[in-house]
Amino acid sequence: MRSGVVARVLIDNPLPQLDHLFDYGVPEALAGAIRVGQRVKVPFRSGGRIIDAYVIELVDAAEADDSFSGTLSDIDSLVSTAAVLTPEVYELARRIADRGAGSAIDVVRLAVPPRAVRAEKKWLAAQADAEAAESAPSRDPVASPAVPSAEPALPGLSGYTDAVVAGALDPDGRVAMTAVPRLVQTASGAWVGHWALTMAELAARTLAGGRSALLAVPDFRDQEQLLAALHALLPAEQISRFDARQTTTERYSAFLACLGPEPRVVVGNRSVVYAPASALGLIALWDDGDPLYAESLAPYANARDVALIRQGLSGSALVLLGHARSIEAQRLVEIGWLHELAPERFSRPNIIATAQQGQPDEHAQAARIPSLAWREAKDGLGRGPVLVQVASPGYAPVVACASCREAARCAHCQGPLGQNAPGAAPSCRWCGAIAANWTCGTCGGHALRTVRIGAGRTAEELGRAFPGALVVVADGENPILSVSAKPALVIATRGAEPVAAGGYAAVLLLDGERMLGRESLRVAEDALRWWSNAAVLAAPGAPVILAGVGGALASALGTWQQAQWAAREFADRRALRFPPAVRTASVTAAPAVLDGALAELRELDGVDILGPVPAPPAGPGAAASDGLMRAIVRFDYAAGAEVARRLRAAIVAVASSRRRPPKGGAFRPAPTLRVRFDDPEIF
DNA sequence: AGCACGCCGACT
DNA sequence: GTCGGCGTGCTC
Repeated sequence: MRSGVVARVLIDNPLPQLDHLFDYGVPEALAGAIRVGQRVKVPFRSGGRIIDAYVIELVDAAEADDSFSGTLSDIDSLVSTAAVLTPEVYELARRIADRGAGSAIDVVRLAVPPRAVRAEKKWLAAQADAEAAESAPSRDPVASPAVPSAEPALPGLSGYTDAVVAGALDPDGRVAMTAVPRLVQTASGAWVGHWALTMAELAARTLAGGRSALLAVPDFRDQEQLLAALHALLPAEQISRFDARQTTTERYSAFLACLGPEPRVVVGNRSVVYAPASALGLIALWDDGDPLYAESLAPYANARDVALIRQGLSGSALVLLGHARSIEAQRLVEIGWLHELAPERFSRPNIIATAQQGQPDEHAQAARIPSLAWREAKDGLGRGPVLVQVASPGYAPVVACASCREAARCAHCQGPLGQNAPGAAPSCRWCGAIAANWTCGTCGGHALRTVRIGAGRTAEELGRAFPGALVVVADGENPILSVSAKPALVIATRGAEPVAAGGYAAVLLLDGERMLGRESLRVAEDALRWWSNAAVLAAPGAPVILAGVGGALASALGTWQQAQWAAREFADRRALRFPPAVRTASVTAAPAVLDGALAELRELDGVDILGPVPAPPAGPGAAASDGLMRAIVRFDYAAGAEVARRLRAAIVAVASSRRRPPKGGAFRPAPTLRVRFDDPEIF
């Protein structure tokens, strides 16, 4: 029995068997300084080894005795006085880890950026100054002028009826919100999607109520639009941003700013849903169906799911805003978790699907660029910029043998060959090797033909057809955020479309069939999202030509009824027991290990197992994973917690009984049981 | 991970 | 007797 305080800490170590709290004594010297959320150093396993940890709880020593009966070690030292892991964020990390059979520390690493010591010292000094100012005798300690005394009148939202907004959104509200499909100009003159104005107004409304807002966007393009809209409404010091291009210091400074007591607006990519913010009042995601919201690091949580869990923890409002409703959001609407919120009234884009025009000219329908599209591009160029959306970046990303039509393959690694520029020798997409003097492995031919046309080749083709027109290519490698109102042909890969001042004079959506040819459950919803987002960039009334695609998907776009389409798609998925009607976990391991793990799941209600089959290779160019098998576990949402708990137990068992590699063996064996929940590309 | 503990075969 | 091989288990 000891006296004093015991600290429960989370060890900064990814081993699954260490993913629980460890107790340490607090030495006298630290007793006054230690706080929940601080980073500390603790001795771990005899011999003076010291590792990092976070203080999660401080409890009276007398109460702590029941959990651990051995002799407690003392905390070694305090890394800094900044309490960087707030209780709310730790609780969120714990739940996300449990839901995905992962470690809390892996989530904490996403939530708390790497430390930058100078930035931290500066922030701590500023905090100390602010505190000193607060307690200075010149100020009346009772009055707090920053907090409004009366219930504030919350500002409305442009484009939405006040009564509907108030009913759906006020504290604890959860909504699937349809964005207004047009562009607006901010006070500073920048053109942004109306969605960005809506997000900014939601944030301003939240701040007016004295609470913080987290605003998530898929990529930096959207972030620029949102920041432009925010800066027109709010002072810069109330806005924090997180993005992938920041330096360690910038990111850590932005993070520390969120820890302060003042409510603020935090804008960022998928990891912003973990940002600490005092008195969280709103979490909003723009275009929640975008695959960039899926985290690529274990436990692979999607930002939408994190937002849902955090909403429950913090009692904030939750908004999923988009033009095309994600199937996941549709499910949440149908189970009553989200309310629908649509704009008051709006004019939808003027969409013309060429496959639905009943053109007698069959040749025109088969062409990649139908005659109507040529005409509208020509007319549009007389008025302003014309957007051409294509599926693939590069010049000719896939080439084939001209004589036997077999796809051209790399002589070294069998990867697919493509052409980067007109007349260039083809090169391998996987290993980069240049295939000079290429010979077809099937027929011995030497000539190549283009199979897939990229943005570069499209630009060349259109540039020839419209001599003198300015041609701009926007893709992942040439990011262009905006173009002027001057006539130009803007060729963009899906998702990379620049915003045109005042909107495009015409929008051509090419390659729809190619987009739909990809083998994935998600192709249709992705295409509808890409088309919808591009269509909104058109000027009011300007034609949006959808080339070569008809059917339900084209009419969903044409009638701007994406939610109805999502409802039908969700009904189909439910009938087939496909996600998101159910959840999935892919489990990969050596056969014996896999069988053991699956045996624990078979008896559960609402669970079925597909496979096992030989595990697919880990990535392009990777050798076939030797001997590993993969199974897909499908389960009802209600069974999720138990499935995750049992898979987690299997992971811990495998990790702690792992055999060492034979002596002298330099190679390290891959993790022997890999689990991934809700992989978006699994079907 | 990384280290101690411990249970078996071969050695001074 | 006891040295050290590595399989097993634990880390507050």
